[in-house]
This record gives sequence, structure tokens and C-alpha cells, in this order.
Amino acid sequence: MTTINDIAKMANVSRTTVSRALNNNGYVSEDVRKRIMKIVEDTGYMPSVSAQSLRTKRSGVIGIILPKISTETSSRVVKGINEVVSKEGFQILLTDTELDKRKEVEYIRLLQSRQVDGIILLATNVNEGLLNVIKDVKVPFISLGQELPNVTSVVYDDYHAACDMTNLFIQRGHDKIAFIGVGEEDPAVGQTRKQAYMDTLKKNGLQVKDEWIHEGGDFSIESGYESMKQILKKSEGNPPTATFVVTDRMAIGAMEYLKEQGYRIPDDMAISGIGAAVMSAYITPSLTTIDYNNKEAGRLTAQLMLDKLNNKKVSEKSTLSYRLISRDSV
Amino acid sequence: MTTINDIAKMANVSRTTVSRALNNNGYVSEDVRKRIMKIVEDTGYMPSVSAQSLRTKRSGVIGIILPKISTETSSRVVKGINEVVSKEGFQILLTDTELDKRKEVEYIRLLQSRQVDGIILLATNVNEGLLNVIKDVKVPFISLGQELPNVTSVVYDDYHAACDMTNLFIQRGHDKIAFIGVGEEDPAVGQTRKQAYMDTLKKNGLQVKDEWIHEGGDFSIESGYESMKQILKKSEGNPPTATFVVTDRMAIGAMEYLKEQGYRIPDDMAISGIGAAVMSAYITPSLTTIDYNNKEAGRLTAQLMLDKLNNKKVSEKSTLSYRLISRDSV
DNA sequence: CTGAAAGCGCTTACAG
DNA sequence: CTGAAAGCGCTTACAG
Repeated sequence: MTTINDIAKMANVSRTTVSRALNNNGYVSEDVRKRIMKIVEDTGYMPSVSAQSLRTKRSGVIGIILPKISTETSSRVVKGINEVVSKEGFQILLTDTELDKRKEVEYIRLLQSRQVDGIILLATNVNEGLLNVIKDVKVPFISLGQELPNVTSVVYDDYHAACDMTNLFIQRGHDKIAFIGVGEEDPAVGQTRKQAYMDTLKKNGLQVKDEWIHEGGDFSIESGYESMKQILKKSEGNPPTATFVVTDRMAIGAMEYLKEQGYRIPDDMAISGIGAAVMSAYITPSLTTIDYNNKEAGRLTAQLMLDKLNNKKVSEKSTLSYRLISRDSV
Repeated sequence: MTTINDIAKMANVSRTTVSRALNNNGYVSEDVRKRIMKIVEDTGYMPSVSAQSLRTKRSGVIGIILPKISTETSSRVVKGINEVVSKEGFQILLTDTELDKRKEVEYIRLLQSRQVDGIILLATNVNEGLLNVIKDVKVPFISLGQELPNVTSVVYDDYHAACDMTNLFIQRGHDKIAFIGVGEEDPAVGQTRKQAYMDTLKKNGLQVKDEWIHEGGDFSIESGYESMKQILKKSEGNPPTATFVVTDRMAIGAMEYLKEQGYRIPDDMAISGIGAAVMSAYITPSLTTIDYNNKEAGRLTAQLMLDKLNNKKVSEKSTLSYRLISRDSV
């Protein structure tokens, strides 16, 4: 492999000078610079990142911890982040917890040993252990999607989004509105969205019935299917006429069950999701949902990360806007 | 930061011994080993990967070059790869070309400068420049999804899959079968699948009409929509009764156009895709497609990579099997 | 404008 | 069983 020493010899200068020419830092005569650059070009020389990183304590890598690598949300966020950081010469190192809490902690450690310059976490749950580990992280750290205490957080406006969606049902004349959620370990999705739903019902003098509320076991389509089934079973005799589901995938599962049972959507049951999955536009009927603009969230998070890396002050909490997409399912 | 020297001091041994204890290589008395491990535990020490990598020329990282990070195919493949390599302590470094040919070359270089131990490329196009750069790669290299000359390749059985799909239409009584493809720069998708379609038609004595063939500009839903529109326009008076689309997303776009125009699927037009996108199962009517089992492809590729890293011989070409999923659109 | 020297944190022959 | 020393490929004060 070509090293900086090889280049130095070929150019008849010291490696110090080569380094300066390469990094545009310190004086190098135009003559020498050209000679060096020509050789670099010809040989296709690329500095060893390990050596640079060992020496400078900077790796040019941002670590990202994803709950699941193969979801649209993750993909969009990563894309947004990449768009911003790649322009500044940063690489991204992706890790996937597969929704395993222990892996979150493990990866935070691992990423640090890999000398990443910063860490972005897309958490799906919040617990004491996680918070403790984060406290000891020595590089810039940002949470995306969940608000963590004393951690720079970029969050979606889950509360108002869910209020708006619930209100949409009410405006359309529904007063029996069911809810399909997820567990409370996920504050953003499991708690905030549910709270907004309940608050909005109460504010409108509507009853919140336990039979109309169900939490899916996970975020899967199947889980939505199963939840809808449970709600219909529990509420026999007094079924809801609308169901607010906290994610598109689960909503699609719920629709699937309704279709199987011969329900017409939205006539017999109106339904909505959150997330603006591509699928939501192509399913029949098309799904009313909320677009969180994940890519923009990724961009913003990346920008905050760059700011932190440049020792700029950044606000501890950024809340993103959203867009309600009204389609045929409501 | 804690370094190996700190640990050595705390344990009253040399860093040589600490290194040996950590890597389980060479003799260390049980006594000393325990003492060291305890301290490592307590301090949460993790060796600097940069230093290790600089010293050993191994980084424990496999670089992956993706055409697009936010597609189901990519996600599944990555998942499969990750599953296998993470067990052996390897990390994955993901790069995204965003379908830009120059970036493929750029990333191959970049990954090498990052001292990755191996590179996996999911190519969408093959050209001389790319081949030349690959020739000079000094680490194990595998191509997934495209067969590259003199490069270890893991490929899908595009030819037979496309034959099977075309035959399915024929079995259902269609003799006017259209084709929506992509450009020829992508040999697997743009050439092989098309060739299989044409061969199958000919073998069955059916005519291959230019008006029934259209190439989309990219892999998008919109591109499928537009292609269907073009075919219907060009073939007015003698329209096809079935359309074989080379990807699910494009097929969904094509369906969208057909629905808008009042076509009943499959009665007025049968349609099929390839890829087994999640969406394909939930769209109405559900889409007949081919499951390439991308995750398994990822796993196999990863295994081959590990074999290469262990200097085992691996076969230059592996062809994966597939599964035709017959649903309601045909 | 340029170079010699130190040092980043490791691993690995080599010697004992 | 253990340690001193060299060296991986860089960058950065320091000196000239």
C-alpha cells in the first residue's frame, strides 16, 4: 500500500510537507504542492483513516443507532442525515438494534470504541439503563424521535399530530373512536399519541372506553390486524365507527382485518395512521395519515450534530412540524 | 480516555500482557488474567479500534455499497449480511450511491482508505470504469445482484424467474403480453429479464411487439405509471392483455394508471412484478410477484465474505433460487 | 516555506 | 509466563 512516506520520497520532500499539502494547512510552495498533488493523483494514494484517526482523535464517522434497519422511517432519516454530513466529508456507521434494548446500550459503547465523532440514536424505548449510559458518552449525542432528559433531542410533534387526527374524526361526525397503540416503553408513540387521543375525546365531551383501546405487541402489520380483531370482539354490541392507529403499518393490518370481515372503509369504519408510508397511498382505500417528514428530521439532526462538532451551542429540544394527509379512509 | 497503558499500570503488568489477556493470545497466568479482566470490567475500557486497525491492518469492518439505502431490497440484504457478520464481530459500513455511477467508484476507493476488510457491492449498472477499479481492489470483494467478470458474484436467477412469470401469463391464456423494463446499463434487470421475456414469447410462438415494450427511466412507482401510459398509447387498437413489469414498485405504478383509466385488474389487464415488496401483498388486487429472498442473499454473501477473509476458496458464482407468488393480479 | 522528532494506542516478534 | 522495543501511518508543535 502506498503511504505518505512513499509519496514523500517520490516528491523529494518530507512527509510533513506532504501532509500539509494534503490537508491544506500550513505553507507549502505552489511548486511543491503541484508536484505532490500530481503524484497523489497518479498513485491514487489515500491516507489511512486509522492512522489519521489515531493521531487526531477524529474519525470522520457519525454513528447511528437504528431500531430497525429495514423500515421506511429509518431509511428516510438516514438519507436525510447522510445528505448533510456527507457534504462535510463525514461517513455514517449504521447499527441496528432489532428492537433489542440491550443492543442500544451495547452499540453506544461499541460506537465509542470505534472513535465515532458523534452518535445519533433513534430510540423506541426509554429506560434508566439507557439514560445512564448516555450520560457517560463523551462525544456529541442526539436523540431523534424521543425526548430524553438532558439530551439534545429532535422530536416529532406527536401530541398535536394525534390531536389533529382525532379531531378530524370528530369533525366527520364520529363519536365512537377507537385507538390502536403500542406499549408505554415507547414514550413518543405509546404515551404521547395516546394521551393526545384521550385529551381530545374528553375536550369534546366524548367518552373514552376501554374496549375501544388496544395496544399492539409490536409495530407490525400483523399486530394491527390482531388489534382490530380484539377491539371488534371486545366492543360487540357497541362498536366504534372510527379507529385511530398510531402507525401506518398497523393501520394497514387493521384495514386488512376489516376488509376480510366485510367492513366497508370508511363507511362502516373510518381509519387513519401516522407515518406516510409509501404503501399508505396505494392501498385501497388510500390511508389518511400524517407525514412527519423523516428526511427533514434527519437533515436537522445532522445539522445539529455538525454544529455540536464545531462547538456551537444548539437548542436542547427541536420539535418538527407535520402534515396531515387526508385521503379516502376517513 | 482509558488506554491499554492505564490498564497495564493499574494491574502492575506491561501493556504486552494486557494485550495478550484481552486477545486470548499467548500465555497469561490465570492470576494476572483475572486481575486484568477485573480492571477492564471496572473501567469499561475498550481498545481503540483505530490503533488496532493501524497495527494489524484489519478493521473488523465490511463495507457495503448500496444503490439506494431506502429500498426494501437494500434493507433486507443488509439485514441478512449483518446477521451473519455481526456474529463474527464484524461491523458494517454502509454507503449509498443514490444510483450515481461515479459514486460507486468513489466509494470503492473510500472504503479501502477506511481499511475495510472486505467490500460488498450491490451494483445496478456495469461499466468498464467500474470493472477497472474493482480489479485493483486489494481486499475480498463480492458483487451481489449482478454477475461481474472475474469477480465473486451472488446473483438472483433472473432469467428463469422471468421465464416462469411470462409462462404464467401464457398458461392463463394471454397471448398479448407487454413488458415494462429498465435500461440496459443494468444487466440483471434491464437485460436478463427482458431476454427471458422475449425468449419465452418466441418459444411459445407469440409475437414480440415493440409497442408492447417500454423501458422506464428509473425504478420508481412514477416510472411504472408513465410506462403503462406509454404502452397503452402506442398500442391503441391492439392493446396487450397482460403486462410483465420488472419490479414491484413499477408494477404498482402501472396498476395505478390502469385503475385511473378504469381498467379492471386482472380482467382487462393482468399484471405482475418482481421483488415481493411488502406493499405487493396489500395493494388491491394483490400483486403476483417473485420473491428473491434478499435476506438469504445477504446471508450467503456474508458467508462467502467470511470464507474469503479466512482464505477459503469460494465459488465464483452463486445463483439463488426464487419463489413465484401467485396472487390476484394475474 | 520546510523538516526532524515525538507520539497517538495498539500488537507482535524477540529475548529471557 | 512476562516485558522491552519496534513500528503501523499519520499530524503537529517546534525549530530553523
